[in-house]
Amino acid sequence: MEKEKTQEKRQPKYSRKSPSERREILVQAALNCIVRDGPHKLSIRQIAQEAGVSVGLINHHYTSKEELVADAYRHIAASLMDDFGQRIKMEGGTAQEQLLRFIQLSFSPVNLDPKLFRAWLAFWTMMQHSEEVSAVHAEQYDSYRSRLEHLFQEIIEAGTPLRMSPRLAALGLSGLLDGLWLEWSLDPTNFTEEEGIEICRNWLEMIKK
Amino acid sequence: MEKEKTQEKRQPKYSRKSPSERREILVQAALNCIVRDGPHKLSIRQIAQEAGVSVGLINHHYTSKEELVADAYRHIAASLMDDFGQRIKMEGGTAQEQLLRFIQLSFSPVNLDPKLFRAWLAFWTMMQHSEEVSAVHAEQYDSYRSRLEHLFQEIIEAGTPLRMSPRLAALGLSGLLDGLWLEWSLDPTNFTEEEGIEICRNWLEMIKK
DNA sequence: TTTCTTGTTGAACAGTTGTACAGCAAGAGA
DNA sequence: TCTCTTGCTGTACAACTGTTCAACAAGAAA
Repeated sequence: MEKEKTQEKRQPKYSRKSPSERREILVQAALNCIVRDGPHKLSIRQIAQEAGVSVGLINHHYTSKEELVADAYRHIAASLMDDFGQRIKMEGGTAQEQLLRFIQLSFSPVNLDPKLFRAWLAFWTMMQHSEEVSAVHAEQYDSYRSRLEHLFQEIIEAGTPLRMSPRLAALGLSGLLDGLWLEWSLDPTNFTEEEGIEICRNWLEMIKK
Repeated sequence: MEKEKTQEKRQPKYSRKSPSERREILVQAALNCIVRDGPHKLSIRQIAQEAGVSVGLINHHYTSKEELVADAYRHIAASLMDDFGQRIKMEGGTAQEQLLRFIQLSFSPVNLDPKLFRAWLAFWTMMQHSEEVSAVHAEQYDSYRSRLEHLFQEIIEAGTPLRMSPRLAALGLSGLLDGLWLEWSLDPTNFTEEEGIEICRNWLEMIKK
């Protein structure tokens, strides 16, 4: 009896974290859940279990489930873009080479992952009825596309005229990348990664005047 | 009292339909619900209310909600493709002209509709955990892409060589169309219909050798 | 008119959901 | 050691989910 009480005292049932630490843990747990089970199984209780905390904690740190998901969206989208950005800039090269590397990365297992698609499905669904999530999307997508646009601008400035404006070239490539990513995610047997890269590589070649 | 009873007799509470008629009504109601409220509000009770029937009826005609949704998916996807097909063939013309018309139709209000996107979001979500819905997708997407592929094949046979195989050309165009449709649906302020058409029209021009 | 088939009802069931909140307890500061 | 702040727990709640099924009744057939 005495012994048990002592053990309990020495092994706290839980450890207190600072709000930012706890939010980080909750965001990671939410991402794990979305990625594992998809949007329709995403519940406060699932997330709480994944994070190893009680149900109540989530509404202590976030006013609603949507707020947490929006935070998770921002987190994964930004870290993916950062990852892409770093890998591309690390190896340097011309704008043309960087775009090619961007395409190759888009068709690498990091990005071509059914789990990742499930996460985006959840975000798109929540965008339909959450201003918060919509704002995060607009913010992330803008940065994504302006990055592409800037690279096409560089190509033109380097002396290679294009058949269309950098804006349309970027819109086209992002559409192509997203569309092929979508179709591959819905059914990976549709085409291979190599075919995907081949199609996008052609876009890069063909838009040169 | 006597009068009331007579009225009740003459105005039945409901009318009995043949299974096929009722299924048609249920499918339409399900589509209305998906399109109006999106995937996360799609429930048996909502569909039943929309169809003006009781909750129990749905499980009388379908063994599960998923079966009904799969039926609804097949219905809307097939009718959209039929609509496209008819409009394209009606005006005839070369394969090149038909493809251009396909692109224009893709960026017309019929297809560029946030409501339609909500429906597809629901289907994609259900594909993640329903063999039934997945099968319908595979079936519909195959017919969609093979239609495009066939038109590119015609172009080649008409004497215009392409920079890539009909398969890759079709994959590319469908990726482009789907990707731009996706991005427009997520945020219609991204680009205009004209810009979308312009991008796809360029694909048609550029792939010629 | 009566019978009979079967499409239809609506309550009941056993779950699930997000959120609120009274109270517990971790662990820093005194 | 004790106090006190506040991160955290877990129950309670009201509303919802898909599915089942005994009972009802529409309307064709006899």
